Amino acid sequence: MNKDKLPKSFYQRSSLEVAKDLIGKRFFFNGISGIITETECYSGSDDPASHAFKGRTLRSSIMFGQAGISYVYLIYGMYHCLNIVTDVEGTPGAVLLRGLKVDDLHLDGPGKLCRFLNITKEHNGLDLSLLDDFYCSDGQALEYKATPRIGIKVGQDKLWRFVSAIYN
DNA sequence: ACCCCGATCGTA
DNA sequence: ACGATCGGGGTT
Repeated sequence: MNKDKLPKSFYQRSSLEVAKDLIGKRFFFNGISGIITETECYSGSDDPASHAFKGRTLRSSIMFGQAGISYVYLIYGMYHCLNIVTDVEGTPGAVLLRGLKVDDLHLDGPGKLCRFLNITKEHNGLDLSLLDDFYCSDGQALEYKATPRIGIKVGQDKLWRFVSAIYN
């Protein structure tokens, strides 16, 4: 049990704030941990790149739900992406974990991150504010820069990708 | 029942 | 810069 585990209230804010604040935090999964070095935020009807842009669908409804819940989906038929749901219930939002520094290894990319940690769709819908082997904890405040998000064709005007300065 | 394409990655 | 890859979300 870790007393530094980030509480539900941490995630219960706008995805923009949470995405920035997660840089430098420590992420734990299945006995492995690392420093979060890169995130992206996704919101709702104001964000055409978001899965929640068109409203609730079977897949996106999780983004409208409780903060602190994992949202894992498959992309390009072969890679998984891990997000953490943000904002209050009814307001869609999520933060994509794109980079993690595990010891000397830098996992740069959401697919690589999930592949290394063996995170799959089985880990969708889990509560990071409750579990003891799937959560974030306090870390160090890190400098970061904001850039457009990667791999999207819309919403490129928004600088919603956050990359730590020293690890990238 | 099926079509289409993607919040990627690795190699060139 | 670009092609491989294919599961499954969204719609019929």
